[in-house]
Amino acid sequence: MNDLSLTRASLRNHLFAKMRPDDWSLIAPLLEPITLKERQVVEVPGKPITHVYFIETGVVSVVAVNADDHRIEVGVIGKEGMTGVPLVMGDNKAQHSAYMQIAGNGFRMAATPFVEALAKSVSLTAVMLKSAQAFMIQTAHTALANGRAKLEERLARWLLMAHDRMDTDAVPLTHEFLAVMLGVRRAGVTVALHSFEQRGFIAMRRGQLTLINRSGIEQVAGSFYGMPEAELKRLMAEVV
Amino acid sequence: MNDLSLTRASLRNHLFAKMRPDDWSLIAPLLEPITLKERQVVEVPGKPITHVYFIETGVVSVVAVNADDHRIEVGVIGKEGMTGVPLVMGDNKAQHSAYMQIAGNGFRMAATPFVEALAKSVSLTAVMLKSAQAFMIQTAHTALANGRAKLEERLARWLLMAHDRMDTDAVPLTHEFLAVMLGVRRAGVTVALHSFEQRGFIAMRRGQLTLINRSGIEQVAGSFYGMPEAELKRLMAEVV
DNA sequence: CCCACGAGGTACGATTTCGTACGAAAAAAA
DNA sequence: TTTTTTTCGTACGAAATCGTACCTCGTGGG
Repeated sequence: MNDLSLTRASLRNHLFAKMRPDDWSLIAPLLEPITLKERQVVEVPGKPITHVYFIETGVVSVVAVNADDHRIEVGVIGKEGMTGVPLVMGDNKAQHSAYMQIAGNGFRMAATPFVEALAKSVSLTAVMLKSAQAFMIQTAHTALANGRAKLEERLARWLLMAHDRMDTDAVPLTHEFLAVMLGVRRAGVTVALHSFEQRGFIAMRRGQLTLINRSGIEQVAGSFYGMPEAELKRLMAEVV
Repeated sequence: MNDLSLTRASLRNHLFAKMRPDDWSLIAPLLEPITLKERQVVEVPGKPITHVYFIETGVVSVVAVNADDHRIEVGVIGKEGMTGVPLVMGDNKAQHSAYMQIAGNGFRMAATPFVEALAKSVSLTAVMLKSAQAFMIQTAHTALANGRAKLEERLARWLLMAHDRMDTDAVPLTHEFLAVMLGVRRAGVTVALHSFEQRGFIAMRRGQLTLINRSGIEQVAGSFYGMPEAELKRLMAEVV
């Protein structure tokens, strides 16, 4: 990474943009550009976090797992954020499984220098804490949706959250993976997506679906979508 | 609050115990002892957080609400923690509704001096961050339970989490309130509790239920209970 | 070009939970 | 004590979702 001050403006990760120049120069030399393939694992539950990943493109799924192997997605991360929230909180253990749900690229940084950088800079820490807070809000609303929303609402919510983090309208995912994230049957996802398709909200192809009418999907998601997104915006605006 | 160094040992809040002496002396003079009545509101969603509450006894429900007034509990707080997590993250807006689900008492501290104290002490911040992390873990597992567990499992989980934070086995709550927290029908809670009673796990009276066989309830909750609790223990042990 | 396999479409009964409602019982208020 | 309110017990059909299974179809590899 040479001449980082020049490249920064061309980066897509929102956290980079929110860092003060001196914080950026603290971080930048340690960033390692990385291609993030589909299903690439970035955190293993119970294991130490080795790197934080600043996402430029693509979507990370953060999936909580329990002892009986019940699992469900508790949040997604894209260009607005980074993985490795526990490190910001002073913990180095990965609670959840985290992997690329939609391939992309980004930068990663080893955990140790990252924590050291946090220790050196309050302002950098402030940015990271806001980002972590935004993720917490997202998780809380996932809990709300999981408990109160119907399958269609949850599916719509997920599509919107993914879409927010993508540059294209095409979501390259099988029904099976959507089902895993939502913790529902694959067949249930298929039926719901069909309903979306018939209403003209999406188009489907094998292993891919394309958003055609986003506002239609927003209507389906209703109030289960939007709050965390607005809060993210607010939190990121607060940082100077 | 006079002679706080003497009283500290007699306090029940785990965070107090984990603070370094100098951090404690930073905090202690600003603590205001407070009785926390049933249903007493400590945070209003969307409003600024005015105080953080360190719980000594009793249980706080943290409830996420969306625009359509769908609501569900995303976490509980007792003697292991405090309310006002967003303040630790550099935000002063309450995301969720928070109120006493089970009456008790504790100490509160105004938000401004609390934030100032955090700014003054890295070690104090470290304790608070660990506590916040523990709460995040709890919320993530609530999301998991909401999405994958059955009513009985979730109810059992809730009872165990409440019990962990109480000194007695008697939970002074109506079925109605349990239903609100879990986001299910009151009638569903009644039926489930009956099943628990018939299996000898609890005894019921109007507005109150008593745990008789905790391990029975633990078996019902299965793997939906335990991980966040173990993590809390670990995180708090880490703090020196 | 064909085959094997993964993905999707669909079906069916079983389960879980819902929405609602109504009466009984207990506690609180009068 | 009597009345009122709250809480609980229970029931019913409806809706949502499940678990499972089986078949079809598209696509990439052989």
